[in-house]
Amino acid sequence: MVAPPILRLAIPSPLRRYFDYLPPANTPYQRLQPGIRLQVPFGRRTVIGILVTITSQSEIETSKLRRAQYCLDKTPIVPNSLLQLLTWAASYYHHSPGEVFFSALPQLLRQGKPAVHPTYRRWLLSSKGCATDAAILSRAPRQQQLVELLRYHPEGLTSSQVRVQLGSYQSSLRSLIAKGWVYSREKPIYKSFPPPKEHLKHPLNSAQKTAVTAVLKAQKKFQPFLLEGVTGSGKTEVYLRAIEEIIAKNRQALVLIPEIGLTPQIVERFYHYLQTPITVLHSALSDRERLAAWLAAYEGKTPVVIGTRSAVWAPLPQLGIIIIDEEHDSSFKQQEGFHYHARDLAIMRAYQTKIPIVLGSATPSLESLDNVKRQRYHLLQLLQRAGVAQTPRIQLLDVRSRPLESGLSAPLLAALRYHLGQGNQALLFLNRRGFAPTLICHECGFAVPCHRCDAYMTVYQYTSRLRCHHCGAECPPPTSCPQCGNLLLRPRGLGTEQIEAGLKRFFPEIEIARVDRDTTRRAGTLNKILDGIHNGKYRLLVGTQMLAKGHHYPNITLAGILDADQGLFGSDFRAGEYMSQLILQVIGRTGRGNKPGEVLIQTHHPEHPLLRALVSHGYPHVAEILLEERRQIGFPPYGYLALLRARAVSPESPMKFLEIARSMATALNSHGVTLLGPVPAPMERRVGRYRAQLLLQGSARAPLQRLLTAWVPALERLQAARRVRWSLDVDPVDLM
DNA sequence: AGCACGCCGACT
DNA sequence: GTCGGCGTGCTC
Repeated sequence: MVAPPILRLAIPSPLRRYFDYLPPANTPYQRLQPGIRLQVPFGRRTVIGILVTITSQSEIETSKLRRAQYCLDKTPIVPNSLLQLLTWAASYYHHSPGEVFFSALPQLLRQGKPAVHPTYRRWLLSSKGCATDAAILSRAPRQQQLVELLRYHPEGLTSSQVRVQLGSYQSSLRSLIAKGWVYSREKPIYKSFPPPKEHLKHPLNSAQKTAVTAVLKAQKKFQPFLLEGVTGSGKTEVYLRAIEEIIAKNRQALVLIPEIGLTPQIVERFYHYLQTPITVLHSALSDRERLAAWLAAYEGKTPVVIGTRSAVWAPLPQLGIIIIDEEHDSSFKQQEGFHYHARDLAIMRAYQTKIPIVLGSATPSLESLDNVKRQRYHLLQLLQRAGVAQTPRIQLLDVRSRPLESGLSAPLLAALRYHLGQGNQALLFLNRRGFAPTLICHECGFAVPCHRCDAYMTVYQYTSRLRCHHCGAECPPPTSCPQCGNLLLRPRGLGTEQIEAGLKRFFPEIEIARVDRDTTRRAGTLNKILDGIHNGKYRLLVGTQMLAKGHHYPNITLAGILDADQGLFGSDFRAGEYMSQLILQVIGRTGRGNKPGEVLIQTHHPEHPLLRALVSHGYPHVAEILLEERRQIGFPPYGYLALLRARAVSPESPMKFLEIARSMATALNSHGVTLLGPVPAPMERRVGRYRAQLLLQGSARAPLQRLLTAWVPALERLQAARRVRWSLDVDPVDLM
């Protein structure tokens, strides 16, 4: 008798292991292909698992294995190549395979819904309905209205469209269906694309040509490229040419873009250039749209997928090239739950698939620069700005002992007057939302704290509320100081709201756009504001990093950085890197077209080496300084980190748990790994939880991974682990 | 996580 | 007497 195969499944549970099952009864074995879903008993419940491998033996006694109930899919819903990536991700990040697999799937597939194109129902007037005179419905006015409405829409309307027009309509609709006047059609949900426009291919300059040629030469093998080029140097043109060639060979392209950069303009540009429908994947899709996009990608209905972080999981059986735009952007790192880095995963995916991958940036991450030095990545540089655009003039403004009005020094204000007077646009950057970061007592200096976090409440003047940026708590400002009873409490410090208010006073005749998370909370408002910037409605722009990222503004000739010092002495090891990248991005927003740009940077530390390097030598020099700092402390890219975080309501539990975790790691002979901590987190209390962390620093990936492989399962079994919520972050981007 | 079991306190 | 608090154990 032949032993039955054993099915190894990823099960949606936080447990860091796979679960083995016997095949379902009455199922031919050839249906058991990796990548299908099965319904299985799990403990006292029934869950859906994904078949990962089929083996012949299990660590569990065969007699103890339970039988899967049935297959949900006839064919795999996860292609082999993706299965391989997911398996690798679970082991590299030491995360539960179930959560890894299920976080990659569209919600509807997680729930066990069939993997078929979601449709929506449209109501249409039948020929009988068209032929009949609606006047005979005079005694049924609702039905009459409905008939008239549908007559105007020969292509049909959805239930929600009818509801918007007529409100309650269900009973009238039923009557009309009974009469045979109205019928319904199921239509697949697809984004319909307008006919593509004729596009002009700009001739490539020599650097672009070299880049495209190099990428295309590597078509059949794993080869990462770092495409370094300032804003406006034509990186996108390089992506498009490369993709065009690849998809012409019936292969697929995956394009990853930072969260904020995925605008309709980008999608349109790809669409009109490539003359082919594009699948778009981002967080704002509905569950059904996401399923439709997943299936479209899987079936190769569209050869190009553009998306944010989670699009790295798109099922692409014919993947031929991956592009990561703005590869240094930290939004590629998932910061909650399953901590993965989409850029790093994309590189692994390209490696597994044996295809080229292009990382594009004007300010590459230090990791990527180091990979170029070690000759793992091939560097492609686009040094000139396209067209006649000139590099902007950059100047540091020493604001020590200079009076600031609404955060603006006199020279910056004068520059604003000049540039606005010329009819141009100006941008002011401040990485702090709200009106002011604190409300303090004029008498005793007391600042209003958040009750759940070790942080102060931010002042919002328009709504006259206080809000905590860490937990979202909101309250009205106290009428008197809780400490001394004094009645005078004043906002202290600057936020974008206050800058906007100040600018309104200085430039009452000019429309101002404020772009931060507060003004763009509702879906679509960001695009609306961006349109207003494009068509020149707004000429003064104030905002946080949102404003700096990825958008193209034609007419900005002045950029002001209101406080460059924030990132200079930042609490985190990447603060300097992020600040430099951000400032350079702001600089990249100016001086497009044929107008020269000007950038003014306000600082209390004009002699700071990082700022000096930024102004006089540009990013490569800044990167050298930062890399040297990292080398000295053995941090990435010269060391590899993993961070164990713990949090709990009780102040002691996190530290206790981490102390035990540390001694366990020590006992495991952590050769090549240094343990740092545990220490309380930089903001110890957040949303009412106390937080602590233990940092592991490896001289290389291998010893760190070896330790984690032995250590993490032991942590899972630990008693003390139950009193805390803990998570492991491999390659953390910050230590907050 | 999600679910059940078990053992102690304040309710009708 | 029992409803329910959350500590503990278990999931192929």
